[in-house]
Amino acid sequence: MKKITSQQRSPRDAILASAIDILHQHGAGALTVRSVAVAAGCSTTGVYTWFGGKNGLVEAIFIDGFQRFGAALNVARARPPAPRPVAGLAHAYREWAITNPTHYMVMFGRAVPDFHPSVEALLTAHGTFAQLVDATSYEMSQIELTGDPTELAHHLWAGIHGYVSLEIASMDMAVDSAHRRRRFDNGVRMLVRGSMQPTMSDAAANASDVNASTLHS
Amino acid sequence: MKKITSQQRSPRDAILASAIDILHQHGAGALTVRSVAVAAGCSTTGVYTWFGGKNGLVEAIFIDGFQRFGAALNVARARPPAPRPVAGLAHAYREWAITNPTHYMVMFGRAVPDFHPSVEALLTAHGTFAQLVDATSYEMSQIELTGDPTELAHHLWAGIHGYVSLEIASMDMAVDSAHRRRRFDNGVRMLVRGSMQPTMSDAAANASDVNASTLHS
DNA sequence: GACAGCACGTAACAGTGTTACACCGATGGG
DNA sequence: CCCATCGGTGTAACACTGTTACGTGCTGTC
Repeated sequence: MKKITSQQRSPRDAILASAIDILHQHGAGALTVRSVAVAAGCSTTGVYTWFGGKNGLVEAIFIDGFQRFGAALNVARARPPAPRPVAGLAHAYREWAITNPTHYMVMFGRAVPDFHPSVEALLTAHGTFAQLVDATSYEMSQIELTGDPTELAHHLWAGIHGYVSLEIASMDMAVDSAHRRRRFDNGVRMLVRGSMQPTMSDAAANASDVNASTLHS
Repeated sequence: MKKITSQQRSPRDAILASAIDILHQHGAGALTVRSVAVAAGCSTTGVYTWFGGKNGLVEAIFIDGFQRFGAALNVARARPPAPRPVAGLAHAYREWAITNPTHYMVMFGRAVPDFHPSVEALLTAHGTFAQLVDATSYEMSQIELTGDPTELAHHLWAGIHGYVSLEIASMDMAVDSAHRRRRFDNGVRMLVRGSMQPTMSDAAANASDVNASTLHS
């Protein structure tokens, strides 16, 4: 009576694996309690006993996504110990996102209506963001740049996420995939250049000393 | 028997206005054919006679959103004829997005599952993007910067969208709204600085001359 | 061996998008 | 003037969704 799918792990892991599989293959619209149940080889009640409902299941998908995402960024960061790790990290970021677009949109884009991540889930996301902060801090130290690494990492994160998000939503008017990659690489280069300039260290300074009144000049 | 709500316009406009109202007030999860019908004072069939179904209704919301969004950017662009209009345009961009977060997520974030904008809808979005291209092209001419304005505008758009998207999704770890605005203003400044440097005009050059092999150095 | 607790499945509930069908009012041809 | 046509409308039904009440069986404990 053992199920061959999801190789005899715990029922919770089997359900979660089936849910992620459905999300990747058929999108968030097909992520149904019943479809997950039949794919995992159990009844709909199983989703409620192990996750409390669809919301809990989506939250588990959210957390699992950030764990996989963080692991992918980690191997990209550890593989070549580059003195300027941000560009490589950005490349791995985009690679994971466009390989798992539906998962990425569940994590960042509210692809499942009426789902809001809990504090625990947001802490997992924060842990993944910490990797980008570390890489940014290291790259700042390499070029002797002072400032708040967290604020600067957020700037890089926002830029990278913007590129990836528009690309996933098909909102970029790119001609082909090669154009998209060239555009992204060039964008990361401009992003790093604008925020990491030793001669303009105030760029990465704490945001509290920014005079907002000079915006519209 | 006349309905007071949506002041006696055509049934199509009344339904669309009610749908946008529900979207703004209760989110994409509450955007239901039945709820829209009762708010517009008609039956569920009315949505099908005027929009062909929920997909057509969401597409109308999508197009209407880009029209409102483009109008908001247009007034911000025309109000003070600044020599450097990009920063002001970015401010208006964020202002509209955080004022209409659910509408913005329907337009950019796939907030309604199984909805994909048609070619006509994407053309409307492209028309809105053209405003940012115009402002970028003008600002480039002001500082005598050569290059492809479309590619550079896309870079600015991606960065701005990244900030706004993370903020709407509550994925930024900001302490308060003042912190968010200061961070955004500083981010736009870094964004413009990295991409618009007269001494480094290759930043805005056509992406075709970018050597991608130098990424991981 | 009896009991408690837990996971599980069946069946039902309300609510969703969608559609078949009947109605009704206006429009136009005879 | 009468009647057919046709488009907008509402009612009711379909399949499907998330959710839950309830009964069943299995496991561990005294």
